[in-house]
Amino acid sequence: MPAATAPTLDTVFAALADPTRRAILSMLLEDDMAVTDVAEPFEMSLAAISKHLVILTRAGFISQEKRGRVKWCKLEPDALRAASVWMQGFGQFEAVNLDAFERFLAVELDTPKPE
Amino acid sequence: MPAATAPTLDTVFAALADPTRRAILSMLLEDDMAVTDVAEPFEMSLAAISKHLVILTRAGFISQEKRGRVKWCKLEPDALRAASVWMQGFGQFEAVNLDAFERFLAVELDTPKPE
DNA sequence: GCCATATTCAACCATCTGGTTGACGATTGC
DNA sequence: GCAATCGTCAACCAGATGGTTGAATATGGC
Repeated sequence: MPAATAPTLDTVFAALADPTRRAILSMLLEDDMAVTDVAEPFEMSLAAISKHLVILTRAGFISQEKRGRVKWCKLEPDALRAASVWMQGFGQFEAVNLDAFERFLAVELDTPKPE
Repeated sequence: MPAATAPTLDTVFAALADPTRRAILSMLLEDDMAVTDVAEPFEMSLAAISKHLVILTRAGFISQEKRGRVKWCKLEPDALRAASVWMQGFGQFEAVNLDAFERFLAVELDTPKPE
C-alpha cells in the first residue's frame, strides 16, 4: 500500500530532514527488513523507530506488509521523484543542466504514475 | 557569503520542508529580490519572512548582500546538489536510472566543490 | 492453552518551529 | 536634522516533533 493520501512535498522533505529516517532508508536500500531488525542498530526504543516508519510510510518512501507477526518494510524509491523533479527545477540556471535532465526525465518518468 | 557553516542534509531538507520557503526559492528563481519585496505576496509579517530567509541562508540556498538599506537575496542553486545527489542514490534500484543520472552528474558536478 | 515474540498504542515530556508584536538600529531623502 | 523606510531583535505563544515508558494486541511455537 503506497501511502494512503498522496504525499506532499512538505511531508516528503520533512521525512528526509531527520538523520535517523535517512539512515533507515539507506538500510532498506540493501534489503527489505522487519521492524525489529530496522530498530536494532539504533540506540532508541522500538516505539520510536515504529513512529519513524509511520512517517516514512506517509511520505511514500516505504511500504509495510505484515506477514505473520512480523511487518516487513520495503523501500519505495518512486517517492523521491516528485522531490527530485522539484529540486532540479532550480538547475534551470544553467541551460545545460535543464537540457540534460529533461532528457533524463523523459526516460525516467516513462512509467505511468497516478497523482 | 555562502553559508557560514557547511549546511548538513538535516538543515537542507528541513529548509525545503516549508511551503513558504519553497515559494520564496521559486520567486528568487526569476530574479534577485529585496527582503521587503520577497515578503510582499505573503500574508505574514516581515519578521516572519526575515526568519525564513535566515533559514534558507543557513541551508545555503540563498545569499544576502546589503546595499544601502536594502538587503538583496540571491538564489544559490549549488546547495541543491548535495541533497539531489543523496536522493538520487535511491535510484540505484533501476539500472537505467543510475546510468542516466551519472552521466548527468558527470557534467553537472564538473565544477570543483569542497566537502 | 500458554508463554514468548513482534509491533503498536496511549500518555507524557522537553524541545523545536513558525508565527505574532513592539522596540530598535541603519540608511535615505528632503 | 528629521521623518520615513528597511530589516532585525527580543519576548512571547501555540502547536508540532522526537523521544520515553508501560500497557495492549496479534501471532507463532510447543
